[in-house]
Amino acid sequence: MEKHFDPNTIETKWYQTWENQGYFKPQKPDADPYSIMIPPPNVTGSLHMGHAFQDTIMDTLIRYNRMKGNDTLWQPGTDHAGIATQMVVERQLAAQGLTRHDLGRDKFIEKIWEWKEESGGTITKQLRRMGASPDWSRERFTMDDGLSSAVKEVFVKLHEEGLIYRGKRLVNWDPILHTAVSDLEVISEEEQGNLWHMRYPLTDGSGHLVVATTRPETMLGDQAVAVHPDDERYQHLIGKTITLPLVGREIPIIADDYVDLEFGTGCVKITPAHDFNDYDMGKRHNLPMLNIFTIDAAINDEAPEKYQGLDRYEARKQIIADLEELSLMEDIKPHTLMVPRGDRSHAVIEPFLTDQWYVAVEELAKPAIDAVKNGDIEFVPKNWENTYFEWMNNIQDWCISRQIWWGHRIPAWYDKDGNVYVGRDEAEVRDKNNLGADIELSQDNDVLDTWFSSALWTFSTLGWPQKTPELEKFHPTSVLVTGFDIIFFWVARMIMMGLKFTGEVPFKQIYVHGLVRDSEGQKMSKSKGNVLDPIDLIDGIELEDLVKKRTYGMMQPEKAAKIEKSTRKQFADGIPAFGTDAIRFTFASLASTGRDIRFDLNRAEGYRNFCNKLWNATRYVLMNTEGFDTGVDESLEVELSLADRWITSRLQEVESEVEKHFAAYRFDLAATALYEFTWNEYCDWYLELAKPILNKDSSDAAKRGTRKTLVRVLETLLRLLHPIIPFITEEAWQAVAPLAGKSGNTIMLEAYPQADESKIDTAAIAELEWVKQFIVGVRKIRSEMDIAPSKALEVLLAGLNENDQAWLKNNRVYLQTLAKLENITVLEDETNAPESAVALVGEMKVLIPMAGLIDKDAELARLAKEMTKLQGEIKRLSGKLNNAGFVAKAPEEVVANERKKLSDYETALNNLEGQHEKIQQL
RNA sequence: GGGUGAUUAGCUCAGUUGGGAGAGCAUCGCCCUUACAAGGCGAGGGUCACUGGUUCGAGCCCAGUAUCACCCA
Repeated sequence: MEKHFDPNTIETKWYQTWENQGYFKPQKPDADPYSIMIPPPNVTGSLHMGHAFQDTIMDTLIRYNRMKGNDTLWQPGTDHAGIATQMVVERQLAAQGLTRHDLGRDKFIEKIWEWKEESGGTITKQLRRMGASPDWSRERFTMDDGLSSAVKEVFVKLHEEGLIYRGKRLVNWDPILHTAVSDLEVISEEEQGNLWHMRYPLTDGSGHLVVATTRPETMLGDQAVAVHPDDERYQHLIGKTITLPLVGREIPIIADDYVDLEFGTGCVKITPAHDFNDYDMGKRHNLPMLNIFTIDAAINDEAPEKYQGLDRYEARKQIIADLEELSLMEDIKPHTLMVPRGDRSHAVIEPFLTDQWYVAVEELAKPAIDAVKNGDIEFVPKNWENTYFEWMNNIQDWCISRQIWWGHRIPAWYDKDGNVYVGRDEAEVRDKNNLGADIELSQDNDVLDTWFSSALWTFSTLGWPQKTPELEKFHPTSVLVTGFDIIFFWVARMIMMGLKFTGEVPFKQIYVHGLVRDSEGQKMSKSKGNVLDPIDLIDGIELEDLVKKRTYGMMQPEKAAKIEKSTRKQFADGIPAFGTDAIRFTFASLASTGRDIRFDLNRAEGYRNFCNKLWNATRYVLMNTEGFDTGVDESLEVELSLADRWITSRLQEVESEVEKHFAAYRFDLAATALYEFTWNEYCDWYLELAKPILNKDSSDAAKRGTRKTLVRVLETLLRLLHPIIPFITEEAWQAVAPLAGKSGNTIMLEAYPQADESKIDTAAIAELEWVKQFIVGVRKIRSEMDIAPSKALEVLLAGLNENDQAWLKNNRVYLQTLAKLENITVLEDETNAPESAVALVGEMKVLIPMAGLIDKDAELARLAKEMTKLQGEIKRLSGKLNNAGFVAKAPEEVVANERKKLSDYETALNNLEGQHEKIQQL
């Protein structure tokens, strides 16, 4: 292995090998299946931090299960992302001064396909850089032929059952995109506006009433004024009419208990065609639905001529001015209101009356609710189930038609009389309905909501409606890994469609992860200028390039200066290259359940250092084992040292810990357990303990034992780490595996380590604990007393029990090397010991003679500090034990444990007090 | 207005049958000891948001309050 750890070279090398060798494909036809469907990213999109996080989790699960011997499929693919993709291409046309209408439907769609070919590979390339291991040979796109026929099949069947219908309803209309959007695609945000109080004169001339509205322009479509039936102020007006100002229409005053007595004046103007609540009220009272807007949200010719053609906000100004002129504007009060905007266009959404296609979801929702209730599908963490139920219980019919061009065109045809025929294609429609060639048919111009095709993703990618072997084997999938933001868009709809069309749940578990935020907890967004590109973290980026990237092509260019400034401040030296493994480890260790994660570069740096540590530890092991006998020949005698037995024991414990954490989707805890074992135990202690055995004249069997353990524990550790950090572990494993008697081609397909309880040697763990205490005790004195690390020390021991004597005999070499000791002498009689600093190992005293090394006052201070600590503990424990309630009610085990601790502390304090006194007398 | 989650060391976060407050980073001291200075060895640092309750015992359970975030209306 290279002396220097350079992630880039090993990453590209290994990824190509893996993919070329076909390692990502399902390998074990006879084994149990494990499958995950990737949430398909936008085909023309690029990888953001959320993807990188999610993909790390999925790839870790996939690699883990593949190594565990399952027949493992990670299904990749991309989504056509109707509106989003169409918008990108429309923007490109706009730059040339063109609209999609200038091109026409076919030409425009052709342009989008061109754009898809051009930019479609970006995100899959980036996925590869992340080390993701999906079966690329099975890559799918939501507009592939196979998936498109699944879409038609589902549409036709639902229509046959009456679960898809066409209707004129009030929808969320995006006046910029000229399409309906679903409730979920509308984001309501608080904005400052006004509450206009307008006078509506009574037709009989007996006065006026005052209505309050946030949208004065909609008055052109008013069909009534409503008051609360119990409102005493207006009882006498119910049943009368008013004459609508500026329009002259006579409209009734009605009573409806929807009206809020407290809001505004208690009188509400009713515009059934332009407000969802008014729409319902209009239906209750049989009011006419008068649409006053064009598809651009300008005033149409239903309104008085004066206002026709005005944009809604122009019309508002004019209407306010006109009312003021007529003295009909009573009051204008500032008011905070919720403004609905389209999540793509950011345009203010207009409730608008149009013909649309709907899915009747109530019947589909019931089994979908049951599947979660009865445990067929399990959310991780569980609390998301509440959110799911809340939404599913209040679910509204799903508007699935979109007035755009990019997507699955609705398989419905119309004849000249407006009759609708649904079928898989025109031929089928003609055939089924006996429509001769002379009858002209035209296909519906609308396309389906993108989420309609992604709702079928788990089974359409496996070949449904055909009964393919893949569908048979890999459906239902094992787990869905997703963010909470698309539980309703996608997850719920997949469950409904999956149950309906395959008769089984689409996945058994749903792992819901949090959002990736910046280190301040802010959402990452282009407009905030705090976006990090995962690829930049892997490869590094110069400050100037980062600034350019963050300020280029902004929607609000005025923010650029501020963003540049904060970027220069936060990343004065740019971003260093951390490598894929470090970024993956960072994501894994931040992936605790149930909360968003703040991405902190400092953590990434820490885990890059971890990779470096692993690299160097491997190099050290190789230096000491390559070309030596590592015990591959099992017939040769092997002697295992205390350290060998200890690290092997600890390895088993870590293995079962990691297994437990993976089963619970606690990637953070798994990562931490592996980090700590690798660094704090294997590197800091075991490698150091192995040195004296390899360097001093121990027996061949002992050296063989230690080399064998060195290599085998490392080889196992690499396999344990592989699902999280695939590249460095593969590179290291290639060199280490043969020395451990392994002959596979790739770590990817090796077995995941499993704990062997019989290898846990508790005696070795206890003995090594003693060794560590001894060494740490000496190191502390050395450090606190400012003794040079290079100075070898003389130590004296007193108060040894049998264990101490035996363990000292076994472990002199460890103690001398790791604590840098010149000599260890056991005192028969402590009374003639020279003045010394003392460390306690249980009841044994480790004495370091002070002469010429240690200052008397310093040692007294050190002892006093230790004593204070002990006194505090003793006070706390004896207080507890003197509490009759505690002794009587706490479990015996707990009480015994506390007694033991108290007595240990008392002995220790006693020893230190004696020592303190002795030194003081000098 | 309804719901969910959060509040633990300077920062980012762990801490599930309630029983001695932890990690990484940052800080301080010593050390270039031939795997690693992206390192080694040590050290300091917290009324676990607040108030009350349950309990022999609460970071953990219950009730309430505050602040923040998100979802829904």
